[in-house]
Amino acid sequence: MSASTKLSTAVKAICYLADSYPNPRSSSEISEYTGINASKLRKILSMLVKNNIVESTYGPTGGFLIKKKPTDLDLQEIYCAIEDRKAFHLNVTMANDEIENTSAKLNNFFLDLFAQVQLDIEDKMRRINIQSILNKINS
Amino acid sequence: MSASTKLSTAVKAICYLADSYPNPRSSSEISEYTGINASKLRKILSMLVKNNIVESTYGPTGGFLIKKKPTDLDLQEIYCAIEDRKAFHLNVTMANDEIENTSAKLNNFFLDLFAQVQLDIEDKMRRINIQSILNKINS
DNA sequence: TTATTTGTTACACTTACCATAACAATTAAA
DNA sequence: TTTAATTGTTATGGTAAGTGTAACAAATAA
Repeated sequence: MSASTKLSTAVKAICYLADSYPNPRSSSEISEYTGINASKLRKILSMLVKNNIVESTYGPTGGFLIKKKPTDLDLQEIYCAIEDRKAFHLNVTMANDEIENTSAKLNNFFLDLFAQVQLDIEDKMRRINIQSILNKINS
Repeated sequence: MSASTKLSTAVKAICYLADSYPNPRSSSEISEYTGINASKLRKILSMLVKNNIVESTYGPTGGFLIKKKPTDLDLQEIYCAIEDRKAFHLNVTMANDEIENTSAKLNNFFLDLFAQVQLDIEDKMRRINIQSILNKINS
């Protein structure tokens, strides 16, 4: 599952939980609403639980509940919670030891460039919070 | 092959061709220098040929020759030549027709966001030309 | 005790990726 | 004309990644 797909899946679930607050929603309810497989949703939601963005309760009447206020929750925080790797699939072919030095320097050049792009993306995501998304989709 | 890997591969080959100018280099020579498979190089170089960034000649003494001046060739032009799709793997789960309207709106939100990110990346690449890369790796 | 839910693992299937090989088309040189 | 070398394109086998789903233990309300 790509980082961007995971992010949009997480945000869809979170928006639904924000609208449902304070009623918890089960993974199958969220699945019905979003069209995303319940098992896949649980995988992503469990990461949000570990990062204190969502809380969960077991058993009947259980489910998931949003824990942070929509105004205090931005895309960058969600992205960090669900994604270990730092980049949006920006890879460079690594040189092995026998390659000319110039190729190694070019690899470093691209690693730096892609790292910078990554920082730009993170900065952009940090400026978007869930409340602003809710406002946009409810208008 | 990811877009970022293709781009770095293309730039490595182009930098080598720029240094070799006006002598053409065969795909096996470029392969030896860069450590990238010759067949893969030919695939990428043929796209650069079609976009008038590189020219090629068949037969013995043939090979690839850079066609544009390093100061007139930026990363964005190279990226467009080798990559059809517009995005850096930024995908959103598409809603099918039965999904609630809110989910569709969220999809559009993410498509817009990722398109904006794409524009930012392209803008950044447009500001980097081959000559500046050559300066950097030769210093 | 029972039923329901989360959280995690597993699995079969498909798709993508990767490195390389193979070969026709082309062309310089012998 | 023949030969050898090169590009451009297609094919291939093997590996990794993605996908959707199932299964099940742990937890918990009724």
